[in-house]
Amino acid sequence: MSSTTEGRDLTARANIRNAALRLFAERGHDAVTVREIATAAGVSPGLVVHHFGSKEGLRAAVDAHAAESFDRVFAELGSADLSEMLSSGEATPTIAEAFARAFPHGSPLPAYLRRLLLTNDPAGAALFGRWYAATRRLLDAMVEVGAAAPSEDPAVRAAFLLVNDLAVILLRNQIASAIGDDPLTPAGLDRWARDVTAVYLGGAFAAPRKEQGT
Amino acid sequence: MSSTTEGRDLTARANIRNAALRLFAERGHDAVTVREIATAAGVSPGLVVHHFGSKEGLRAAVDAHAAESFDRVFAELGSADLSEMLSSGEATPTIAEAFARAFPHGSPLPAYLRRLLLTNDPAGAALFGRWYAATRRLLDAMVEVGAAAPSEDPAVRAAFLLVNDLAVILLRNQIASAIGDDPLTPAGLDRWARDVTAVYLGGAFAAPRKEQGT
DNA sequence: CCACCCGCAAAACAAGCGTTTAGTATATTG
DNA sequence: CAATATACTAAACGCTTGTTTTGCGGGTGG
Repeated sequence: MSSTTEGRDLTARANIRNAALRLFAERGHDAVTVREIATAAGVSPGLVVHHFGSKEGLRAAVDAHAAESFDRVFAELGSADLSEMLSSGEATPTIAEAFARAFPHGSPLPAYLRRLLLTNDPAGAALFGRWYAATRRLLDAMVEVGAAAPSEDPAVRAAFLLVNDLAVILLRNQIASAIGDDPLTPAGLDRWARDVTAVYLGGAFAAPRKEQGT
Repeated sequence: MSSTTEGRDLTARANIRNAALRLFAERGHDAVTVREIATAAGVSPGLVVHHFGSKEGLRAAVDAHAAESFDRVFAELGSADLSEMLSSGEATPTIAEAFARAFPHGSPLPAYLRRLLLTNDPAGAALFGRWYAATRRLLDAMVEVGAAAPSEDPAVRAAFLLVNDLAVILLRNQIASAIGDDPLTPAGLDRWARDVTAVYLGGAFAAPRKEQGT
C-alpha cells in the first residue's frame, strides 16, 4: 500500500536516516562511514545507497529532516510566545529554552545544529538566515509594544541576541563543565536564564561615571 | 647548535604546519588529505610523515601551535586591559576585539578556533577551560573596583559573557551576511561593539513594570 | 499463474587514503 | 676524508572507503 516510486518513510529508510543523524551529530559527516550507519540501522551498506542514492544524498536528507525540526521549534517562538511572554513577565524568549523543551534529553539534534552552523554549508546558512529574520521581526514587535528598548542599530541588536542564544547550544558541553550544569536541561536552563535575564534587563557593567583614576 | 634531534622551526616543517593549519581551518581535519597538505606546502607526502610521525601527530602540532597563539591573545586581556579599560572608558574587553586585532585579515586562526571548539576534542576543552578561568578572574576584579555589577551567580555570568564573545568568532560568517559587516574587521567590530556595549551597560529589554494596555 | 518490481543482503570493485620503503643528495662530525 | 645523520623524493603497499553488481524472496497486477 502506498508504495510508489517516491517512497514515504516506511521503516528502514527512516531507521537509516535516524542512525545517520545521530552519528553525524556525534562525530561529523566525514568521520562516519556508510558501513557504520548501515550497521547502526541494522541493514546492509548497499541499502543505504539504494534508498538515498549516495552518502551525499543521505546527508542532504538528514539536513532537510533536521532543518524541518529546527524550524518547527523556531516557529513557536515567533508566533505565540510574544503575547504570552508579555503577559507572563518572561523577558527572554530564548531559542535555547525552546530547544531544551523540544529535544528533551538525549536528542542528537542540538549537536547536529552545531555541525550545521559551524561547517559553513548552505543548509546552515539558510537556517541562520531564516532565524535572523524571525528574530528581527520579533524584536521590532517587542520595541513597538515597549517590551524592548529601541536600538540605534537594530540589525546588530537582533544578531547579538540571536548568536548569544545559539552560543548556548554551540558551546553546550563547555558551558556544562564550566558551570557544572548542562544548560540544555531544565535545571541548567533555569539557572542560565535567570542570570541572562538580569543582564538583559539591567546590564552587567557600570558606565564610567567620571574620571576617577590614579 | 641549531639542529639537533628535535629540530626548531626551520623552513619546511613550519611550511607544512602552516599549510595544514589553513586547510584544517577551512575544511576540517578529516576532509583534508596528507597529499593536499604536502602539495600546498610544496613538499612530498612522505616528508609530512617524516616530520610529524603521522597525520594525527601533525594535527597535534597544529593544535599546540594554534592554542599558543590563542593564549597569547587572551593573556593580553587578563593582564593589561583591566586598568587600561577602567581609565579609558572602554566597557567591554572582548575576546573578539582582541582577535580582530591579533589576526588582522586573512588569518586562518579564527576559523581554526571554530573547529577546535566544535569538535569536542580535549584541546578545545582545555582552551575553553583556561579562558573561562581568566574571564572569572577578570570579572571578579571588575566587580571589586565597581566596573561590573555583582551577580548572584558569578559562574553563569562569566560563562555568559565568554560565550557571547566566542559566538562572534564562531558565527562570524553568518553574522557578516546578516548585518552586512564582518564583525572581525575593524569597521564591523566597531559597529558590533557599540551596540553590545549599550546592552551590557543598560540592558535590552524592559522589565514588565505593570499592565500597560492597548 | 506468470511477470514484474521492490526491499534487501552479499560480495566484489575501483579509487583514494595514510603510511612504509628505498634511495639520493647535502651537510655535519670524528 | 670517510662515516653518519638529516632533509627530502618517488614509488609502492595495504587497507578502507563509497559504490556497483548480482541475486534472492515476496507481494502485486494483469
